[in-house]
Amino acid sequence: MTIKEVCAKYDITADTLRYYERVGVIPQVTRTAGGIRDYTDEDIAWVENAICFRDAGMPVEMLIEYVKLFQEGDKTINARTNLLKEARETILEARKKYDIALEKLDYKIGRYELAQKTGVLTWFDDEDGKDKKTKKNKKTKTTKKDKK
Amino acid sequence: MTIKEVCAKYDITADTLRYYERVGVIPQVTRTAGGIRDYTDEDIAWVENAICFRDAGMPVEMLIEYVKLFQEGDKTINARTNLLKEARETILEARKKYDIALEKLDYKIGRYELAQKTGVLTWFDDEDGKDKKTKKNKKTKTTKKDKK
DNA sequence: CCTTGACTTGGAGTCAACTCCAAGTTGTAG
DNA sequence: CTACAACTTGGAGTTGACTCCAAGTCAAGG
Repeated sequence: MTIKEVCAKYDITADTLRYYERVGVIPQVTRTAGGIRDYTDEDIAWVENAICFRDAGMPVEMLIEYVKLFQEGDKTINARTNLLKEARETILEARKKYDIALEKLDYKIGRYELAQKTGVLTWFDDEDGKDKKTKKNKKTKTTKKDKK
Repeated sequence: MTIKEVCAKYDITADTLRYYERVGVIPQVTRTAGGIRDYTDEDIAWVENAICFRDAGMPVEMLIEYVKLFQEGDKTINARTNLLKEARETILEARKKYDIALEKLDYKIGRYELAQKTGVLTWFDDEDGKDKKTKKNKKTKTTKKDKK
């Protein structure tokens, strides 16, 4: 498979693929007699993994470390296991952050959709759901009470 | 609240806080008569939000856009709603990538833990779970059969 | 009032991860 | 055999998000 085909398959630039190979995020790719990259299924599996873990925020540095260990053979199985478990924790933590942001976001979007109907944005004043001002409405409660 | 206290509260550097303010990721922070930052609850709420969304991978650029719209008042409620919904999609997509990586990772870790016992790493050869070589063991299956 | 340490600003520097470029091959169509 | 597009390498440049620095201001203790 040519570099161009791999680019198309994973929607990634040739420069990035060459960069990954150069710095060791993936091992050296198989070449034709003329020296042109000709990705085997195995090469492609490495590319796919690299993209997958980069997409999950793993630093290039860690992928390089993994490839390095892999190339040192079976004696690095423990080291690689540790690396993978560490990666797992990192990703789990990051994902938790995403969940928190999503929760905040969903709350906000709810408020905004309401605001689109009323034309005015309001927030609950309990510390944690709270966001911004539009504080002029803070006293609305008191006003209401006065009303009675 | 002083900048130092906000730093401690959110485990972030003063430089980052000042940077966020400078580029508009958060609005201008309240100052003392002498010009020193004195974060109100409201300022802190902005900081908290900024950190939360940055942690979820939202680009600084988008947070700036949101603050800008916010400061333009209620006439930008629609624009802000769209921005938030777009952010939501972005985060959901990113999180999906994290889930995919986690799945791959868990499979790999399982293999590695097995390998730690046997001393040798093996992979299933069905295309999608497949990862690397250590292909020499490909024939192990056959060997086992021979054994019986 | 003076020192000392935390704060201020504007601007320059750093780092990760690409991304682009120049100068030189390779390989295919005519 | 000749074009010419697509590939190669090594190295320089860019981008986003900080991070550091210099020179000056503020505030609390002695």
